[in-house]
Amino acid sequence: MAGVKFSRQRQAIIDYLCSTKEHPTAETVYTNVRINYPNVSLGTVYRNLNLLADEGEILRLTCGDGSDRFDGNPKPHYHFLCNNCGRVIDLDIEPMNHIDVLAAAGFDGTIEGHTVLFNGTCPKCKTS
Amino acid sequence: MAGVKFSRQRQAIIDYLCSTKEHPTAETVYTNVRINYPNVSLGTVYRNLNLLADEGEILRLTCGDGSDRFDGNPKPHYHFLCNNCGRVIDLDIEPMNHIDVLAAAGFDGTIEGHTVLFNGTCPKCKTS
DNA sequence: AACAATAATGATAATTGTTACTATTATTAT
DNA sequence: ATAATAATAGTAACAATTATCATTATTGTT
Repeated sequence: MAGVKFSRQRQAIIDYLCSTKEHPTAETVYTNVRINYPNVSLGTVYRNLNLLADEGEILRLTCGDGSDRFDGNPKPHYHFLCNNCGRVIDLDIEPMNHIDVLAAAGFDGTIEGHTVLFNGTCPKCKTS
Repeated sequence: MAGVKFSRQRQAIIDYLCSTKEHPTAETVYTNVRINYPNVSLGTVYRNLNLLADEGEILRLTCGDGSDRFDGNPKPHYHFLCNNCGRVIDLDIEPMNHIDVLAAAGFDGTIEGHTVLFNGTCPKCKTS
């Protein structure tokens, strides 16, 4: 990583993101990093989340519910958004490369990839 | 539509959305409606876009590129976002209902639907 | 270990996209 | 025409995010 120096704050952000499956927003990352670094700034959180997402170390999820969410697992995978509680959950399914082929049919551009967001009712909301 | 009255401004917004394939942002809708209604307000545009999207008369697209976009065609269909120019293009492919079945495997919640956004290089950016 | 180069920070201001408020105007049913 | 009420324009407020900048931390070099 040319021109990038280590920082305790960035490491704390990575550590927190890797410790949770909750797909937190920048605000939630901030709240949690502040437990160990009480005077970290929200700007630092945003700056590092952007840096890490640009580097491909984390994933940014735009679910259309106000703020972006982040995922410490950078490997492409699929997500589910609960229509009821807004929770975002990882889905354990294989990459659906074949849909890129479907999309490419009759399209003059080049398909490089896709993002999919499934929605419905999550397990917790189903049983309560 | 209970409790909803006609308005020239709302009709102009619908007319503009149905006249374009460009998936405009609220700001772009505003700019274009102002050609015929020079003192329409941006708040009116937002209010009506939200109303129409809630009623299912138009589609709201959240592509993660700053502002939401809108589509005068409310029938569910798929979109492509150009990594280079940011243009959003309709894809003419069939609904991929089968991916909901894939997603449901091993998931304890209920899958009700999905949104997919393909990305890559659009035809115009490819040839220039 | 001190030093120099420069990346990162905290604090805060600024920006952007969007929503809320309110007095006035437009639509619609009677 | 009238009355009821939805919609408007204009503006203020808001939330999420980015920019600015003086200070601090990291890192490679002597």
